[in-house]
Amino acid sequence: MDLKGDLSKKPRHLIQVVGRRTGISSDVIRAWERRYGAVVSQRTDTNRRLYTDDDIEKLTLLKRAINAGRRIGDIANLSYDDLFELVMGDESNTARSYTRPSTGTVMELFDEASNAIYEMDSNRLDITLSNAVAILSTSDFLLEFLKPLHTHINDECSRGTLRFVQERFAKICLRSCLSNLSVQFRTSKDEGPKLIVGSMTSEQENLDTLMHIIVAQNIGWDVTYVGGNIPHDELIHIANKISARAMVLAFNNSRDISRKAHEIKVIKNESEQRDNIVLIGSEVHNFRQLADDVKAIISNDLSSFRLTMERLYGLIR
Amino acid sequence: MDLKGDLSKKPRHLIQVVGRRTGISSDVIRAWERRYGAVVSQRTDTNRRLYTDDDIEKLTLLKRAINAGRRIGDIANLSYDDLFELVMGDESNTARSYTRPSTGTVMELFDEASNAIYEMDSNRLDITLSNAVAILSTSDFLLEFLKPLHTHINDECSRGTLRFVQERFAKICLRSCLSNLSVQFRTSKDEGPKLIVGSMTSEQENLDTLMHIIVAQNIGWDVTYVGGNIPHDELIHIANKISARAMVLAFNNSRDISRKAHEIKVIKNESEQRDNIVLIGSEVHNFRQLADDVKAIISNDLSSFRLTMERLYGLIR
DNA sequence: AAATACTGAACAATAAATTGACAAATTACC
DNA sequence: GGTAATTTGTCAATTTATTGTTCAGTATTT
Repeated sequence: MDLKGDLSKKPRHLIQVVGRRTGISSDVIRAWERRYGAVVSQRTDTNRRLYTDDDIEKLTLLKRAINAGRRIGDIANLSYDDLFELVMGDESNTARSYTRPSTGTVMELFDEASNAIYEMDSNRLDITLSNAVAILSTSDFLLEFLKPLHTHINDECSRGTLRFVQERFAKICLRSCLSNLSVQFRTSKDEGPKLIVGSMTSEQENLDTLMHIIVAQNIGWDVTYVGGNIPHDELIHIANKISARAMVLAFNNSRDISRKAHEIKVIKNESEQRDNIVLIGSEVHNFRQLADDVKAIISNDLSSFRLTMERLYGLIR
Repeated sequence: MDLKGDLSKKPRHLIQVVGRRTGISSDVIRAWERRYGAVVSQRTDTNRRLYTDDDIEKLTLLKRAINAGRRIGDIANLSYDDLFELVMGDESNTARSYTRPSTGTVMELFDEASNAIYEMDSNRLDITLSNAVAILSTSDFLLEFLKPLHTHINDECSRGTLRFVQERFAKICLRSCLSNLSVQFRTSKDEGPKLIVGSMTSEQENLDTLMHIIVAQNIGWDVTYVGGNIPHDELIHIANKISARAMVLAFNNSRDISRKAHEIKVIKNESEQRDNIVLIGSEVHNFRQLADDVKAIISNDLSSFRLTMERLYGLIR
């Protein structure tokens, strides 16, 4: 099948469509063309700009480069391949934590989302979430937007400002957004080492776990998610069946600590790929000692999880 | 299965019908024909336009493309397949090329999905699901594909052919596919009457409920989904808060029938929009008597649910 | 007879292109 | 360290294209 056939070379996208797909406003696209010749599109007989798929991809790369701290004037006239290398380099270099001047917009998005949740307006919440995804890089979206929003929801709920039904509603919308993101990442990746994500009996599904999945996918892992409440022998079975290179277990419930500890040991012993077990979740501190014993890795938050998974990825490759 | 029978090739719809079915006014349909030759229909002996089912599908695609930011003049004379590819790309917000999988019957897709579940290959399962969405109409996808697949999973699981973890894995993928669909529908709709979907205490979330949501959205309802395990007073609160025109309650658990029956009555009495409560789910037969008493509507399956919701939609509009 | 459909023309609203200007932020320079 | 220059996103004004809608006059259906 020739996916890069005639169609992708054909100029057929209006500037409005390009704006929507890339998250760059049409004014900016035109300004970049005028000032730096970043992407010079074809025109129709009546002078309308028409962009190809390749144009869109270049614009997307430009945006990612800018998110990583580059300046448009410096990179606009690079070739696609050079740009690609640049972006890959920038994004893998996590040490550079660029402080975006537009922190104001993140706050506005946050307020908008928070209001939408209070009003239980699923439309508005969905749109706000997808705007946030478009504007921010994936890891910023998770670390600076979604994670804070999640804790905000939990706080408001325990304080009584949000009702139970509002909390549930919000979490379902967020879950849907996250699984959406996850599918998008999945299809763009070719092949990566397999990773199982799940949690044991008496552990429910959790939004934080989904965020960890996105992070792992972003690095290049091929994630298989099995949800919560999975008996440990089932986890062993799937790990062996798909020859997973690592397993992530989430703990957000403080019940049955000793049973879970025992089961982790069993998993460690009976899995064929026995080197890589990563423990995450709010209750993960209960397993410090155990982690040392069985050489499992503990991750307290998303950033350390990213580092851990990058390291493992490097070791395996 | 031959979903494209002879009937679909026969010109038999008056322009008025086409307008209603597609949501495009007849004036516009004529203008598109005159100016761009978008859909040129047959005529009767007396010069009346007669449209085929395929014509309607093309018009629907055109409308979706316009919703995504296209201009009619640029897309009117594209072939159905090119148009399809375009719309899929637009609606998924990526520059990736889509090709309509013309080969592959429903049965083959079903087998493919079933294998992917057995192998726990999330990639393959996702791709198969999105292919099925692509070649089938929404309601065919649900009725002829997803619903059977769901029961197939349950059967295999209770027979022991599928392990617990495989069932969970499969259901999480299906859930993700459904919520994905749901978001797509949401953003394309402008404004519709509000509908609450949820279920009461001791009722878990369920894939069937998600399918019902898609059906309702497809008709034009603006759905707010709040998940399972919601106390009845919370349901009342949200219904009043967003001025819902109807509420759908799902019952898939046979516990606490009498408590639930009582709570349904309370909801009926205390909600401001008290006319429209629809009960769905596998355990809904327990509420026959009650439904008569409080004038709630019972729907046993997706098709009858579609009819019910279409009728309500008509009444409200 | 009333409702619906057809044709062609005209109108109004929307969106895009062009150009120029402005303000906030960053960088260069003394 | 302070000032000037540069960068860059945004916006406004104007012109041109596009496109949904409406209207008038006529024909068909019920």
